[in-house]
Order: sequence, then structure tokens, then C-alpha cells
Amino acid sequence: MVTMTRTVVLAAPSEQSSDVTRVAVSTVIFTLRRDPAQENPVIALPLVRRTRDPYEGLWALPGGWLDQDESLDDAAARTLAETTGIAPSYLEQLYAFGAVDRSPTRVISIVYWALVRPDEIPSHEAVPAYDAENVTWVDAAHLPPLAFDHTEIVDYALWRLRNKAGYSRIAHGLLPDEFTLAELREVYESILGRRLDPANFRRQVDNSETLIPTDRFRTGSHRPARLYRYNQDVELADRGPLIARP
Amino acid sequence: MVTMTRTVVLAAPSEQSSDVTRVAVSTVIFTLRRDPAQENPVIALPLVRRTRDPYEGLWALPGGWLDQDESLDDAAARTLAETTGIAPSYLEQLYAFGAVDRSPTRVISIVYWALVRPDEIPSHEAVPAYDAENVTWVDAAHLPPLAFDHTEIVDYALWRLRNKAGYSRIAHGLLPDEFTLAELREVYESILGRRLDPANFRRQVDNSETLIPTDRFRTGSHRPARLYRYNQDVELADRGPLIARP
DNA sequence: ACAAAAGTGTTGTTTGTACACCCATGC
DNA sequence: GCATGGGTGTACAAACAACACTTTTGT
Repeated sequence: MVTMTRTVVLAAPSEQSSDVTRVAVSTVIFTLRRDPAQENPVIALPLVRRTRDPYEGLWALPGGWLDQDESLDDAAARTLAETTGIAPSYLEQLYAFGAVDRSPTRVISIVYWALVRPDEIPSHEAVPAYDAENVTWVDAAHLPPLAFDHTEIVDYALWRLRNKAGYSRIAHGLLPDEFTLAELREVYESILGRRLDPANFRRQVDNSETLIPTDRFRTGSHRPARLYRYNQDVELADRGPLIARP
Repeated sequence: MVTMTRTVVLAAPSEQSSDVTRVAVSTVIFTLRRDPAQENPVIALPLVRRTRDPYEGLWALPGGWLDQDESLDDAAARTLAETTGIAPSYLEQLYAFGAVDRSPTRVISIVYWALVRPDEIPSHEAVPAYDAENVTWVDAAHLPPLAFDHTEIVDYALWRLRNKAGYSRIAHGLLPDEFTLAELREVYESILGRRLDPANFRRQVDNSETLIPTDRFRTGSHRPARLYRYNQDVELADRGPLIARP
């Protein structure tokens, strides 16, 4: 094989690490943010500032190198916790990115995507490594320039989120424990980018058996709205045979 | 495939290969096979016999090591061509597998899945490296014991195939250029594992605008059936923003 | 009382499903 | 002619979408 010759040359001991294919793990973390200027909540995600080359100073997805003795899933959870302190309510592999020129050195990035409920976002003080200077939360619809191919990655993650919202109960992963139907509907409206009929929406989730009504109500505005909680027996999404199920 | 193993060892004399995380690419290739014993065609896939440890002698998915200067997609296409001579009609990334213990040495496998039309399978003579001893096609429903975690991988690929058959025109990737509606229906029946009403099936694909009727007919049995061809303007499946579209 | 959101009812359309039936060919 | 799969029509049910209407609160 042609490749053999080339590999041997490149892999010679005298070369630097740039001759090695390294595996990184990154995560696109979605949450919702109430924007006073907007009617509906807005999809937001955290970015970390790069403190070294390449792309020093630019924003990038949180992530890190895969350790020798940890699985991809573990690496995603670990790097997430280290960089943002987040333990997400939903975490799923998104895609493996491996274009040759996506980084100056050869890096394969296994990218995950996650949903976090607003109440799962730790306060800055609770995260030892938190560095307010170098972490920011941005509106997914108005991304700053990102390092590497991370803009493309976020776009793909958004596509998956919208897609999955159409056929699964994934939006619950963005809401706190108890919520009103209007709040749930607003989540879907934010993700799908269109208005939904409140009456029909109510019936749909009603029939889906995914919600458990509580006897508590959200008061304050007009007629109090019943609070619901998510039925834990129903999976947020069918993830196929990879995930062990009861 | 084997070459790289050796190279890595040579390239890092002070370390064993088990200290390096290597990236492999494998592909689950689906095609259809007419089984005289069965009413409908059967989903089949090619396996290659392992000729060295680990799992020497067992069947495994075709694949190989990722080259330093090729993208993941290119590696999938290349290893596919090298081991089986196949250029598939549909090729998509499936999942990245990275459990620590899935191989004695640390290997991350980026797995693809592919569909090939029966007429795209090259004859053995046309593939220089073809080794009849060490390549076999098996019924996806009756897998022999496989090396590594490949059984799990095939199960996941089958789940994805069935899933995708439900909401896309993916089944066309398994048929030759011209086909009857009954043949197309049989493909869906094989994938989904249940019978479909011929009348309703006809109307569904009719309305979907994905088929172009020809003026040719398949004769031989009873009333001749019109041959259709696939409308190239319609994508087999929506693959999101990762794939450039017109 | 009134505005506004919560929640219910009604109606028409679209989609899916079951199945009866005619059509064209090989035997 | 008759069996068989190709192809059409129809009737019912479920899901979806539009929107009028009632209920319950804050002000």
C-alpha cells in the first residue's frame, strides 16, 4: 500500500506531535435563555475562549482530549464538567468530524450535543475552574466567529435539535422539573421557529401520556396555569439499541 | 489495515502500541439478496475474516486504519473499495464507537453504513484483492459470532436503516435503475419486517413524486408491471447541513 | 367590568388503512 | 377459463389544523 511508506516517514520518532492523529471530544450544549426583548425564550450555548494557538482568542466549543482509559461518553461528560461544571439532562453523540484541514495538526473530534435545564446550570462560584473571562453564553442564532469548523458543527447540532423536536419529547430536557403547558409550548416554538396553536398543542401532549399533572399552579399573571411534571417512564427520545433500556 | 499497526509500533519505540489511541474506520454495507426459500428478499452484508489477532479467524466488518492525510469519509470509501471493491449508492456516518475495552489496544472506530444496489456489487474477478476464502455475505438476521463489538454495531445500523426507511426514500438505494412497484414494496417489507398493502403503497409513492414512470414493463409472470426509475432530483434522505445541496 | 391567558368544543381537511373490485397476462 | 399479480375506487378511522367559545384570574 502506498500509505505505508508515507506513514513510516511521517511517524519517525524525530517528528513532533503533529504527525499523530489525536482524538478530541467536544460538546454543543443547548439551553434556553429568557430574552426580555424577545417574545419567546432563545436557544443559547456556552463557548470557551481559546488561550493558545491555533485560533488563540477565538471562541470555541467546550471540550478536551480523549484520555487513554476513558470511553467517548465518559470523555464528553468529563470535559463538560471541567470546562463548564454542567451535568446535562440529555447527552448524545452528534457526529465525528475528521476533515484533514480542520486543524493545523490532525485532530478527529467526536462531538456530542447536550441539553441542560436552566436550573441545572451551576452558579459560577460553584465551579472551581470557572473563568468568567473565558466562558460566555451566546444566542445560537447569532454566533460570533468560532475556531476550527465549530460554526458548521453548531449548525449541524441545531439541525438535529430541530429535527428531533419534531418526533420526540426532547424539549422537556430544556425545562425545569415543573412547568406550564405554555412554557413547554414556547420551547417548541423557539426550537421550531413557528407558532403553535395552544389548543391543539395541549391535546397533543395530553394524548402522548408524557406529562403528569400536579395540583400546583403557576400564578401571577392571569388565570393560573396548572403545573406539569415530566413522566420519567417515557424516554426523551428513542436512541436505539445503543442505550440499555428497562 | 495491518500495516499501520506495525508502523505505529516502529514510530514510538519506547512505548507499546497499547499506549496509543488509534482511529479505525469500518462500514456496515447492506444489500438485498433473493432467498429462494423466502418470500421476500433478505438483507445481507459482507464480512471479512480476521487473519490475525485479536479475534483471528472470526468474521468482522470491512474497514481499516485512518490514514494521516485522508478525511473520515475518504477513509470509509477507500477501505470499502480495498476490501470489497464496492462503491456504494449511499454512504453515511453511523456512529463513533470508543469503549475502552472494545479491543485489546485502544481503538476508536468511526463506523459508516452503506447501501449498495445488487448491480453495483462487483464480480469477484473484477476485484484484484478479492479473497473468496476471507469474504462472505451473510443474512443480517442470522449473524455468525463477530469480532470486537461488531454485533452491536450491526444491530445499531439495522435500527438506523429501519428508522430511516420510515421517513425517507432510502430503500431506493437497494434497487437497480429500473424496478417495479412490487419490487420496491418488497424492499420496504424486508426492512420494516411487515407486509404493506399494495394499493396503499402505490398511492403513497405516487404522491411523493420520487418516481418517474417509464414506458417499459416487466413481463414474465402475469399482468406486466410498469417499470419506474428513481427521480434523481430527490435526495434519498435529508442529511442536514453537512451535505452540500443545490 | 375588562383584558388576557387557561382551557374546552366543534368542524373540516388530510392522511392512513382495510378491502372490494376490475384489468391484463401466462398457463 | 382461471389463477395471479397489477392497478383503481371507496369507505371508514385517526390525526391534524383552524377557530369559536367558556373559564378564571389580575387590575
